[in-house]
Amino acid sequence: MGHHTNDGPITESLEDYLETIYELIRDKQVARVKDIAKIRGVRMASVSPAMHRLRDLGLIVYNQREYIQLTPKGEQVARKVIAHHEILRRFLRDFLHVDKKIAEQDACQIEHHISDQTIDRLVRFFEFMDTCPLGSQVQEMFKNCSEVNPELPACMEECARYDAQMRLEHEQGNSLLSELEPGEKGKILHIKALGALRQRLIDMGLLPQTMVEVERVAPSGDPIWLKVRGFNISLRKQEANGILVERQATA
Amino acid sequence: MGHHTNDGPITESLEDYLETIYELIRDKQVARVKDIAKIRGVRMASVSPAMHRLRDLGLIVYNQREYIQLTPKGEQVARKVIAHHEILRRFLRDFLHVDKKIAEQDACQIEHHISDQTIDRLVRFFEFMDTCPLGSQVQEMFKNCSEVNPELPACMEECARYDAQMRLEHEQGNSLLSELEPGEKGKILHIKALGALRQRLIDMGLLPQTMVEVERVAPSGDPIWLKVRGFNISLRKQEANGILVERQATA
DNA sequence: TACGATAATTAGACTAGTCTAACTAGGAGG
DNA sequence: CCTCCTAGTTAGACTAGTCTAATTATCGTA
Repeated sequence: MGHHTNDGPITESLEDYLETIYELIRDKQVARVKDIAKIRGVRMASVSPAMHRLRDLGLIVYNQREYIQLTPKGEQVARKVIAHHEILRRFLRDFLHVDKKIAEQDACQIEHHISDQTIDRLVRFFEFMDTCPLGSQVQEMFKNCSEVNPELPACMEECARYDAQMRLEHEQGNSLLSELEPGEKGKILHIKALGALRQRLIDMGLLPQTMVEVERVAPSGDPIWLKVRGFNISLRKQEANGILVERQATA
Repeated sequence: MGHHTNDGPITESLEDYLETIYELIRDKQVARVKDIAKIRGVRMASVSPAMHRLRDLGLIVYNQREYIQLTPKGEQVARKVIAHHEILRRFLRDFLHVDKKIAEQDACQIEHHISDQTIDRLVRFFEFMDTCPLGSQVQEMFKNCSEVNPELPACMEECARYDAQMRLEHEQGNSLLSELEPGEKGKILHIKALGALRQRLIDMGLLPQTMVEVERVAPSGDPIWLKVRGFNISLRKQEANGILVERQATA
């Protein structure tokens, strides 16, 4: 009873162990070192010392070679981690339409690094989407845009009321990055490119709302030198064609 | 030239160092060990070996005691990390309305653990919100619900067209968790509680869409025992009052 | 009862990342 | 020219988490 439970920090790894223990007890009544090792993809030799740490933190009841039990405190921590996991997975899978497996992986990583406030906002977001008719409408439209047909400019065909003509107007009033002259600035509105090209552009930091400035264009118009976020990068014309920008006044 | 650049994994910490170097070069032209240490909040003695690792990975050009330069490959990695950071921060801050500082911290953590696919979906999400008029409408309404007045049942007052009456109907057709009888099941629709109580309920895993079953209610109606996700938890009546549920048929 | 299989633990090595403390290189001023 | 200051490095310790290999405990059964 005087066994002062060390209040040190619970690491990411220990949180994962707790989560695994919780799920094992829930699904199979008991949690054993072997099963934990299997689920977490590590050796039993790694689990043993982790259990000692959890025991020292007062999160599990553990006598060597016996079944592992959660203390109330351990149960509480596990439940919290699982709640974070759950809401993240739901957001990624059901709202952003990330593939099931990837959503699971991402949720598993992110759950350890996300603040309570952000979790709360996600919950509010779901509550909003469930309550407000606009919410489900938007969700439906976004789904059609992003998921059903990710390899086509989907909105042209799928999104009913607004989207087709809106996107058209959007394009009409604006330019492709490849059309800007040296010295002109623009704000990125939309990455039209798809697949690997799209990925490349995103990884170069060419995100919607980002400001770009054309520094120089090769005579043939092919390599185009840009300034983005204070750094210079060069694009092939084909790449620049995949980006819709809004021209900015050159001061 | 035969200096085969080791293709080992780039750790989270190394990514952060690269990001810092990128930003220093962008903002101050040069990156020095001292400044990196200061920004990252570590000692210079920790930076030195990290620079050696980055150099061995072919990501920076570094001769001891001289300025640090990014190689093209290093620049590319840094740009990608920064792009992830940027889009996450924007999502957290501008869409979920997480406090600026917390959004920054979360983005900084999550950027290392998020898949390319999820990033792509976030970009699509922003593109959608910017293009579709419904998008900005929803954004506006959600903002009023979650941010402007987080301490009140905001939607009752702020959200114009739909929300007030919708939320009312929502409540009318359904029950509070405290109203369920032992043996009854319900699906959580909404956490009405606010502040610390709300946080507690979320941390217990009582999220929207979660199924709960009332196991037992104390005679006075005060502690209520629930089954959630296969585990038992108990709630004070006050806590159970903060949860709106939809009664489920008891099979 | 003893044996073999299975489960769990321990010992010892390794990596990554941090720290403190001691040392070194290089420049500016007296 | 020497000295001192600053920036940077190195040495050595520590933590957390993993591994392999060897050891120990337990249980069921012949």
